Amino acid sequence: MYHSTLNSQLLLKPHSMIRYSGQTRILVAVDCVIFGFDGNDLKILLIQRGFEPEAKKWSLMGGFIQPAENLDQAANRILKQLTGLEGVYLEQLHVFGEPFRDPLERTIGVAYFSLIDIHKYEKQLNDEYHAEWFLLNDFPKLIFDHEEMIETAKNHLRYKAALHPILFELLPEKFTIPQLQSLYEGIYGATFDKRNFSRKLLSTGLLIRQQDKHKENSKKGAFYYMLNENQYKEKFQAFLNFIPNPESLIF
Amino acid sequence: MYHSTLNSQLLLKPHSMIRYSGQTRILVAVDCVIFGFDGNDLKILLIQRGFEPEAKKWSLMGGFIQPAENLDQAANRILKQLTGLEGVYLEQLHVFGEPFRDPLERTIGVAYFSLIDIHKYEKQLNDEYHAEWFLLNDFPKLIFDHEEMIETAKNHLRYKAALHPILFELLPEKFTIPQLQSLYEGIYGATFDKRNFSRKLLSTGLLIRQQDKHKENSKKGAFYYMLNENQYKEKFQAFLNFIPNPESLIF
DNA sequence: ACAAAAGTGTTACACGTACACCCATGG
DNA sequence: CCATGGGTGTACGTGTAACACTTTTGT
Repeated sequence: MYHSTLNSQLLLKPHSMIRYSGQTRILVAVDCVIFGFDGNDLKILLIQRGFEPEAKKWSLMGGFIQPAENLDQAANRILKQLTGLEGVYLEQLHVFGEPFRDPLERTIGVAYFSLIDIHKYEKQLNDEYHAEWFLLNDFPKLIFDHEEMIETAKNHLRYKAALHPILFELLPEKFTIPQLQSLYEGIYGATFDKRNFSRKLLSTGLLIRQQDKHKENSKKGAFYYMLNENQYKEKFQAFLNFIPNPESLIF
Repeated sequence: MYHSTLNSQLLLKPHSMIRYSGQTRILVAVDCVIFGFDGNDLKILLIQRGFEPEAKKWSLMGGFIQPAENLDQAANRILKQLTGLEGVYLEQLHVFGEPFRDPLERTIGVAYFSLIDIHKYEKQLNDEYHAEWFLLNDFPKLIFDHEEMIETAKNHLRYKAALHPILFELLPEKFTIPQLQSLYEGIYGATFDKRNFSRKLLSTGLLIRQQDKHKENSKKGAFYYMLNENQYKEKFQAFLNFIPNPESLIF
């Protein structure tokens, strides 16, 4: 129902079937940029097409939206098909609409942004899927504009993680402060003072120290922490400063 | 070129016309949420359809994307058709994709977010357009999910203006600090201390004081300022705190 | 002369940052 | 007993917030 100067007119069809006439209808795809963290490095999940054409080319996990679903539902469906995971952090990122981004046929690409706990991800054994984690700084050439989508997602991650406690979505339920710090350091390509880092994090009231320790990385062992879920929900949208000198960050 | 489990297959047509088969193609519309500031209140620009059906119903400015244009181009074209303005601040906001958001036919709605200097806007006299500024807090019922788009845009404006110097896009080339402050106060529904406010703004180095004064609002008159364009471009993406107590803001 | 808005300075406090040493333990 | 990573405290500087009076000038 748009304006006639915008080339939209209504066409009355038989059996009261009304549609917009004179407009082009195009495909709408959802593509998911899925981040994971293995304790040392940030990674993204890519799939390899197992059949012709474009076989062996890597791409983001994507699919076309179905008639009865909305965009979030499509993204969740696609994520579940690839990873088997449900209820993970998923957020609409940006829409890509260059006319020839898909050379076969015009397709609008709605990019989604997802953070998952890499340890929860169990590779779905499926002849059709060839999904693999790649280092965020070293992944193969991708189809279409998927590399641009990843670039946008990377910037979004850096932007949002500076203000909001989203990085916990990448960590297991129990994690240590050194793990958390190395995640932040990886994302910003910087090193932070550990005394200031842990004081800042603990002052948010988001973390609850556990009794037990993680002892893989040191002899002394590092205390596990878990999220305080109430605080987490409450402060998820608030502005918090998680990194030093945020003013100097340019995105 | 998506995965076969996602119901995508390639169909080879005659004369080497390849398309994805088994997928539904849908309309893609762009809808612009256009903000303006008249010196006292935040406003949005709405149009009234001038013809049946849905005549007299108010809506955001929107239109379908054309075969040869990308999304940004479509939004700019639509904005120009309505306001005659070019080169204004325009940013993709969010995509709305509920299956029945347009009851006539499935349509994806890409919402754009625009800030314009209300004084530059000259109503295009056009029998087909009925565009009008409405108070952001008091506008008529809109078609489809356009009210939700405005709500999203309002939140985005509050979010972004707290960190980045975007509100200058709403002001004329020459403006005063009291005008700027009343704009911030309107957006956050709060009152700020004028001494702290002007010190904070001036410390960014974004403002250049002019010789002349604006004398409509007071006998003493308020100095005009203009943007330091170099600083503006440089600091546009940086994190700056424009409002007191941002941590307490929940979006 | 007075009303009405513009402009400005100081102080207290909170927060951010820089910095160095001890702890616990497995080998 | 020592090497390794984990954990903590303090002093200083910067930035933020609270606060009140003077200036200008049209009427």
